[in-house]
Amino acid sequence: MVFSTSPQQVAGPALDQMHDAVCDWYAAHARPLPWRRPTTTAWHVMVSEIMLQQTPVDRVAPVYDEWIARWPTPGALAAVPSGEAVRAWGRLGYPRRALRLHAAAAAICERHDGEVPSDLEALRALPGVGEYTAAAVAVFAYGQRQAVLDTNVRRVLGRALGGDALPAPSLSVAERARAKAALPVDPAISARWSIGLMELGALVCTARAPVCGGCPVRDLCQWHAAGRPAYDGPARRGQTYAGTDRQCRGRLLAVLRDAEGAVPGSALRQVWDDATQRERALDSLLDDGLVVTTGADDEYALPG
DNA sequence: CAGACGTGGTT
DNA sequence: TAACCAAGTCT
Repeated sequence: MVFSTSPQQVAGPALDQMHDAVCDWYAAHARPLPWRRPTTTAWHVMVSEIMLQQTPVDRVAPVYDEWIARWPTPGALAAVPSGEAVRAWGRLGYPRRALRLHAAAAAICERHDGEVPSDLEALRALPGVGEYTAAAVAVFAYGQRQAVLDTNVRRVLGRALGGDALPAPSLSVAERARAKAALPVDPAISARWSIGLMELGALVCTARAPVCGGCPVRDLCQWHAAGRPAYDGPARRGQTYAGTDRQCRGRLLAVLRDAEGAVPGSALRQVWDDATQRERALDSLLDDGLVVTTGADDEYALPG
């Protein structure tokens, strides 16, 4: 064969034990999250996954409930102005996600007759849907056998299979291969394994203070066996926020979000002193389509 | 590939 | 308190 990249072999018997342990643990410990109800549709899964990108579960839950009640289908969301989506996004952060979700809803209506596609490639082609989210929808909504590599799963597999304290900054081809090789053969069990790994990473195998005492695969974990060595990879990028353009954009958009309709430029000038930075941030919001000018002099609004 | 992109809680 | 962390994507 041409590409004989042999992913580091994961021991068969131990792997089977790991599958059972994770699936059993999930059955006993899964949280009753809003997007895990029996009535959840593929669209609901997609909404939850976009909202959960870089955003904690506790903050997403209430907004998710509001969204699916208001826009239960892609068609319902596509029927309203994108500004409504941005407003309903509230303070979840990264508001471009609201815009992309709105655009994805429109694309689903146009290209897929209003049904969220189950095909990985079709999912990836939707705005705001990257490698992780496409796999998450394929697995959580459609029960497919795919590796779902979010930060939780990367950390759990990195520890259990690789003996590493934390995953590298970026996803490597070796990591993908390892995750794929570790997938249970049966699709239904594989889906259970994927969501179980994610839940395990969220509740037990956490970044800062992992609770190995409550871990179902502790005795099979390479990192634990090695004495939980500290992270030794490249420095993790820190993210400052105070005084940045991001904070400025957040302030400006909050004014628009909290207003009934359009607001005068003077209202925006009030929330940020540095005029140069404020203008730059406003321009970028206009470029992104998060804010529009109304046509009236010095007046702004969320996109109608 | 590095950097931009929100927001708030925890250590 | 500054830094880190939270179900990433896009350019």
